[in-house]
Amino acid sequence: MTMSMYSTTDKMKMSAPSCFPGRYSPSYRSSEQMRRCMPNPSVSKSNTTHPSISRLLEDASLLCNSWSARQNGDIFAGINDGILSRAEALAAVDIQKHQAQHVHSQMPSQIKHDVMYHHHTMSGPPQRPLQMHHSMDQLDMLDPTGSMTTLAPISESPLTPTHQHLHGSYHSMNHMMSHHHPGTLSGHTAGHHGHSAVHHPVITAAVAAAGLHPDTDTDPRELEAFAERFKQRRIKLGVTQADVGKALANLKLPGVGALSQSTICRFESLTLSHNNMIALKPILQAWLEEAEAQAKNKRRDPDAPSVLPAGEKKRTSIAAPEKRSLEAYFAVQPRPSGEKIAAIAEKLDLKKNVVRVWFCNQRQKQKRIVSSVTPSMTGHGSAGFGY
DNA sequence: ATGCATGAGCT
DNA sequence: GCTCATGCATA
Repeated sequence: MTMSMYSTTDKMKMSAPSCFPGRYSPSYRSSEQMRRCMPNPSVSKSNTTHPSISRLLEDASLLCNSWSARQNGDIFAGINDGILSRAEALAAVDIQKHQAQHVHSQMPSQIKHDVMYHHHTMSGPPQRPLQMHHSMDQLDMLDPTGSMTTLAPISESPLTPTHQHLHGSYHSMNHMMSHHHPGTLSGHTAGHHGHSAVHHPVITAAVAAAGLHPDTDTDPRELEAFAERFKQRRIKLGVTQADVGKALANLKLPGVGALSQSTICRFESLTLSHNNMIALKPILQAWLEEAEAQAKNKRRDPDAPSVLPAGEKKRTSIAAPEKRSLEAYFAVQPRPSGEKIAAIAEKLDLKKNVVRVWFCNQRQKQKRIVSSVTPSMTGHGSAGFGY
């Protein structure tokens, strides 16, 4: 039963071409999907990483978004080569660690492959400078929203003890590859600046030309900060995560449909993949701005799809005069027929359903009152009916 | 907030 | 078979 209920919904959503502005397709999917669906050609990239070390990188969970070395071969070849060699060295190290950890870290089956960011992550001191390979891989990531961003991650790579700990478990899973631990992202720490692709003059120029803000949009630290801000402002607006998810559909952004509460929650808690975070950020940012704008000018186009929850889950309030009339009717006939209800509704200028519900509630109320007075009557059919 | 599941596109 | 984004259901 339950299954059929949601399976339907699921299927509908799932079957819809997730790449396009389908009503069901929320947004972008994996980086691969993103690439494929990417409406913005300028953002395309490939995930071609040197096959040889690709694997290592994955295992090392060092992958991040990256630009294809091949694709940008001419320009970035040198960079990538350097990164690659470093990556290999790191990967080797990581793999050793992983192997050791694997033994006991073999989680049940699936390890939260979703988890990617951790607050602590960004706070610690950079410990693994080499993680830059991430930056390499980041090459393949694009911003689905077209706001591409990234060339490379920039973060300093602080692996807090806690983080490392987590890292261990992540490493044991293959999912990690796509995860960009903020902390593990490129390590362009004080001493690594030169290695960050983002800082490469050519890249920087390209990014600037594209009007992108890789640093801002891709930096894990920025994402983390945004997620936090987002949450606070959302709460301030009195909007729930579920509300946001639904409201996204009203945003009418091409290719952006509704999202679930789960996803919004994960975004706020940074438990989405780096690519996913980057893909969602602009969308949520757009919602936030629109929502705050609408909240400001209380009533703006009543017709314009509100991005704010129809907060008016309004419970109808019946004015005193009408209420008196209803009570009068109720005294005579607690269970009026549909016709009668319609007549009453018309007379009082209320919606029929409102009147119907009022009578229902009234009977229930009466029942409570009666039972509280005469406990013996409780639970009997007579309750709520004529008396 | 999160475990478990689904389904798409890759490899 | 795998990764990844996402959702449902539930703790």
